Amino acid sequence: MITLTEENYIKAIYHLGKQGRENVNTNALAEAMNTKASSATDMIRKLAEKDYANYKKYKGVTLTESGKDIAINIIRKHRLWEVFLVEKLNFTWDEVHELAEQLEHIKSQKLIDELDAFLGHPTHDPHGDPIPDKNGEFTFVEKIVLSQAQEHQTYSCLGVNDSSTEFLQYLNKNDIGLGSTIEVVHIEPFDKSINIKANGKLLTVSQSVAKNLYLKKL
Amino acid sequence: MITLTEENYIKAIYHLGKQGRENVNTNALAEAMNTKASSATDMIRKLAEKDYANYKKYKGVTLTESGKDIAINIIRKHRLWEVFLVEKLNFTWDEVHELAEQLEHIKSQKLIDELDAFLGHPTHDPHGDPIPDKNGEFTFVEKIVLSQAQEHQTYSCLGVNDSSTEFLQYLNKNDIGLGSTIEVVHIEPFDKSINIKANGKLLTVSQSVAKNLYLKKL
DNA sequence: ATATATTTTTAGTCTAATCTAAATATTTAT
DNA sequence: ATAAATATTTAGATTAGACTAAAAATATAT
Repeated sequence: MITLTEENYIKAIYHLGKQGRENVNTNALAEAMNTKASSATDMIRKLAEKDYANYKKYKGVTLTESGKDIAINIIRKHRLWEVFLVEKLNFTWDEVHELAEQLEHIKSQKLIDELDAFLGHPTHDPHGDPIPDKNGEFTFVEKIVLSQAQEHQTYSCLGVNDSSTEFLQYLNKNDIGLGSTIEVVHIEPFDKSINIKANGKLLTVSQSVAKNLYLKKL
Repeated sequence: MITLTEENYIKAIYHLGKQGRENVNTNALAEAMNTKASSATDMIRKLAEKDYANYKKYKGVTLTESGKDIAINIIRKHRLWEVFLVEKLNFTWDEVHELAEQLEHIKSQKLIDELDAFLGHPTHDPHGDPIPDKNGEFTFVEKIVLSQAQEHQTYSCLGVNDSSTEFLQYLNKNDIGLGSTIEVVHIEPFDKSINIKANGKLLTVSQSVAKNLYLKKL
């Protein structure tokens, strides 16, 4: 049986080590976990013993295949819950993260399979991050920010970079949400402001907005 | 901050002591928690210290008002999650309990308020037990079993007593579910078998079925 | 009413996850 | 290449929640 704390360390190693492939330093891990280096060392030892991690003293830690599987499964759960909270329970994009940190530890294969189906097998969460499928495969989507978009091209909104309340409220006001269709009508060479048609409505957005909106080409 | 274990003990005291009003013995509590009497004593001490419980050595334990509030809130969450799992995620009535035991500990007021609204403010869970509202008030509904029903009266299905897979499958096969309308057409005096019209369809059910189906008068 | 049985509490350990402080490796700078 | 700085590990303690075994209180039975 894997404990909640072990799961959280595994997740942190995964994120810090770029999908768990690169070595993660004890100090970096301790900081991510809001704990001390000595505690991180203890946990790394334990994870290595349970064969979730590869560890050589003073050389940092990576995840084993089974460690990665666990991490990916937690990420899948986290992101599916985020979609649920935003799409079904009226949460805003910035409210969901810490709640999903709790929900991701609920243990039930059927729950997560059914939730996935209930949500229509989403491939991305409200921040535009990909949701691994049942087999741990990520859907790769070329993600760009609006400021890198091309004139006359049509895109779909994947998520946001800045998830401040103000920015999300700005998007709401302009009817831009997950999956919104955005057509780049014109890019003003002078100040790089962008004329877009969002869900049919014309709108001019500034660079600072454009830098924080993730899109995929349609 | 209240721990998960504390919450579970409080819930057990609430259930064992008839809404936490009656004294609960250390041994009974230990058995309910699958632990030993000495552990229960330790926890009772702790709960009393935190003012969730009233405790006199050798005299058992009751809940304080704040302890009861906590218990009722956990029960509310548990039962709302059960409704969600059955109504939205295709769980059967007997699959939901242990999963709801995990979900009931998720901490977010907004989550539970929104879930409640999403489900249409249900008053009863899939087992026919009442769901306390936001203020901790239970909807009292006179709950009878089908075997006590009156001829020519119409009822609504509240839940089941026996939640074995076989029984639930029997009900599914006959299109009886939560909220189904059941009219008692005729009670056979010879063997007490009951002729009912369930969701429009005529059906004869035996006493053993009738004893396990909870109804409320319409 | 007293002995016996049962229940509850106490005392002392154990494990997981944390901490501080000290010791040891490794890295960096000269 | 060595000293200083930084990173990591070790050693020993702490806390929550559990355990066993023994002691103490309460309940039961004759």
